[in-house]
Amino acid sequence: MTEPVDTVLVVEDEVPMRRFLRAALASHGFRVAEAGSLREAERAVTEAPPQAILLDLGLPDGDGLDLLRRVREWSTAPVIVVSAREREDDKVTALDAGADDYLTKPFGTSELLARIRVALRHARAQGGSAEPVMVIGPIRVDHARHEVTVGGAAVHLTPIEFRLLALLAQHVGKVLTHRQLLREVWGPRATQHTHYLRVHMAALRRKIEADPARPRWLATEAGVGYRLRDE
Amino acid sequence: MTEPVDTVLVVEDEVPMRRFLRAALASHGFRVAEAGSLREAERAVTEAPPQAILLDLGLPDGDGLDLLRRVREWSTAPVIVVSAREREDDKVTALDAGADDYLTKPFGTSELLARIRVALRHARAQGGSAEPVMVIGPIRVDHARHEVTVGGAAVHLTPIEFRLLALLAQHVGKVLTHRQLLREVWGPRATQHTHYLRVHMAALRRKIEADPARPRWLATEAGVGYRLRDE
DNA sequence: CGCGAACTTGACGCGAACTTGACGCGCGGG
DNA sequence: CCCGCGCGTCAAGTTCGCGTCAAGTTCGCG
Repeated sequence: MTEPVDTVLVVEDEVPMRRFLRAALASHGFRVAEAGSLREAERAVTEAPPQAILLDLGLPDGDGLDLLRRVREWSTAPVIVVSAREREDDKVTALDAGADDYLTKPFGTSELLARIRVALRHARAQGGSAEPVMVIGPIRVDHARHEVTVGGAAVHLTPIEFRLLALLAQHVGKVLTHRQLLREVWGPRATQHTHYLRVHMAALRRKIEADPARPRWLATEAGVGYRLRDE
Repeated sequence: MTEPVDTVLVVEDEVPMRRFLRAALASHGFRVAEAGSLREAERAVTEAPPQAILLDLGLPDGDGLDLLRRVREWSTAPVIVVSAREREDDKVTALDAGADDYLTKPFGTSELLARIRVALRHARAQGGSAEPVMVIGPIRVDHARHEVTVGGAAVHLTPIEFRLLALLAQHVGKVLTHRQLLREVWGPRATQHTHYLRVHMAALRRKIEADPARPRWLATEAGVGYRLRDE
């Protein structure tokens, strides 16, 4: 049971800032991965998922929030946004998009480190580690490509179907309640429309089950929710 | 089965600030509990555990960090520190003491609310406070998977049976009265239908007892309630 | 402006789960 | 000794949740 070294991905285009962050993190025992653009960041995050992400919003090739949202589809790894923008709107947007914290430049090293510790504490308590590609039996969910295959054959899923499957895959074996699924996919105001689930789960079964009437993978727990069998 | 309203405990001694916070929170659908001192806060937190805590550090009767540490010993409820002190040391100390976020006054309403949403999101993702899996003799109750096994074999329980068993398992060895069981499973309006219990307990025994006529685990305390033996 | 994909909404049948009532048993007290 | 009470059992009867289908409705795109 040796303490694993956490790696932090730094997404930042300005070189001096990047060097500063690298030094601060490395000197406190973190492994540091770096990306100077969205493209690089996306590659880094899928190829070697880090334990935490420091994300600068002012990137040359696009909005950092896009990356954030993309990552949030399959990973719960903590993301701390580091930005020069200190308008409240920016903060709210980022936090609601899935960021775990928002730090405005300039900031102190020790505060940054403390907030990283908080983020890692949360991630550890929660446990679930996520891979960009998940395999359950014959079902393969590739988040980077946004693609699902069953037994090697590509399957087209609608946005809602994809999100449902992704959520279930993220918690293989566990039951997700109606409420949880509805909140994640349709938003907090739709937690009683359980009929949505019936319709879309049926559609999902038609696409990923050999015999949709006798589901082998997508199990329903009557009165509770749905579950993706692991086995 | 109604949508639960999250309650936020505001620990703050200055009245105007408290009123401001109360207004901001209440108008966004939160229930608000208030405390003006450490003493009050401690009482509030143990008597009616809130889903999140807003903690001001400058309290008249002691350091807010003491409260934080005390609470952290038994609860993981998110704590957001709200303080006028903006020295980095203060932030680091609070965060390392278990705070989930640190906001310096003055701050905007919308940012505060966004950060509360983040905190609640974390708390929810982390799941209930209960142990995920309980073991009583050969009986295994796995909450996350919503699955019960007896001697290794999976047993299918109906929703009501599952909730009954889960309740009893949560208090192994202790007697749960008819009233308690009925209230938890059927709601407060059904506390006199003790016949429900007889029927469903019988069904439960058929599924988890080797000899349902001579129950080894699910004991009945005549005139009082039921109990799950801890051997 | 029209088309198609995706989503919402409603109706319906089926089976599981729950409720309800009748009955028998053991036990303790009148 | 018999009666009442609480419990377990069983078998109806009824409700409820789920899956299915199909008819709207919305929305983006050509």
